[in-house]
Amino acid sequence: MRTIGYALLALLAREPLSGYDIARQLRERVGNFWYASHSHVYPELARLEADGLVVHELVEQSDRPDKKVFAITGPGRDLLRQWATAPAAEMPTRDELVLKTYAIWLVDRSAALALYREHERRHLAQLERYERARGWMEQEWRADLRRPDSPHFASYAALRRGIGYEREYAAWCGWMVEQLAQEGPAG
Amino acid sequence: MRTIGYALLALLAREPLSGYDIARQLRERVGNFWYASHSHVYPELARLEADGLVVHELVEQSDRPDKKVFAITGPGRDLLRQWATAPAAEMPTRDELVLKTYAIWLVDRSAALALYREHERRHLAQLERYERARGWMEQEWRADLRRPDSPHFASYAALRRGIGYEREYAAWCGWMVEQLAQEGPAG
DNA sequence: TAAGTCATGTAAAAAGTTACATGATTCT
DNA sequence: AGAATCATGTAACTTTTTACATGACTTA
Repeated sequence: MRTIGYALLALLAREPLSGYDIARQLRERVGNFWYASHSHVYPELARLEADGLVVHELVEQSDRPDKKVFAITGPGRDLLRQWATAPAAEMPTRDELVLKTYAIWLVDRSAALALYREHERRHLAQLERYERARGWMEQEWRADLRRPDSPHFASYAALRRGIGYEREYAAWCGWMVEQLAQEGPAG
Repeated sequence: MRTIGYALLALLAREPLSGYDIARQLRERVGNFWYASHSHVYPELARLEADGLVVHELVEQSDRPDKKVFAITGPGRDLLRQWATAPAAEMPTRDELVLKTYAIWLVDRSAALALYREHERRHLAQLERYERARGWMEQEWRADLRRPDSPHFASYAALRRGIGYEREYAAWCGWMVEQLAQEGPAG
């Protein structure tokens, strides 16, 4: 099984969904750190069903196209549990901005400054979105956030990773700006 | 041009290298945030040479196989400068551990605890390696680290991103451990 | 003598992204 | 009237990773 399969199972463990709904959630990043396009979803759902990890039910609709609603099975849930507790393989990150940084000594300061200011802005904007979501969760899900057996806790935990990631990234960009803005020997 | 091409240019802008040397550096992560295997390097070098961005010189060796030493050209350097200051495309991160986190409410606490303790350990270990490198750089390259036109500054800056990344990741794992270790309602 | 490094490539397989394909309904 | 959403798929293309291929020399 590839990771995409577990991503679908993780979604379906919360509630039954159509392929379209799954694709939409995956497009908008599940837990802020996973995504896939719909062309990946439909074939994978078929595979999962062939393996008995999910089942579908045809739901007829009058105002919209009919849809297949998928639900996770007992074996699917078991497999998901097993996968979720196995340490993840190290996945070496690729970050283009850091690669650019490796060559930043070649360019003039003003151009470099603009680059890091732009990226700092991006990460601060994303951080703000996350912080808003966090505020909402802390109000709405108050009690659940102390319960590791609640899906709300899981969503909150993933969000906290996103917040930490963006905050640290923005801080690093800020440090770069500081370094580049300083009066220094040539450059 | 794909990013791999710029990665090669970024390396060659510092010093001439053979394909083998480039592959070795790329295997061990350039600036900690980029990598590639040697099967990617040789064809890309050929493409870069065809575009006039690099040139090679055959260096005959008696004790070892002969090698082609590549050097960046003027146009190569210009293109690299241009790329280095253009904002990077947003590259959505994929992180398997965060995806697992999204499903963590399904598993029992002890298994979850073990998972985050293991990942915390990994990131702390990487952080320690980075911190050692940092200490070394701050001693050896002292003066250069204030000069944005120095390649040493660029390496140091990339390393600082690595340090921030690992520190934040480890802290998040630590937070997860705290949450899961707490006496709470069921689980 | 077996494993590891230096050295350069090609080819096959897997994974991921983008485009193609269709069609009804609802919102602007 | 045109764009967007709901809905499900397939096909082509690009990218990335593994494996194949060869061969000399050095270290354990």
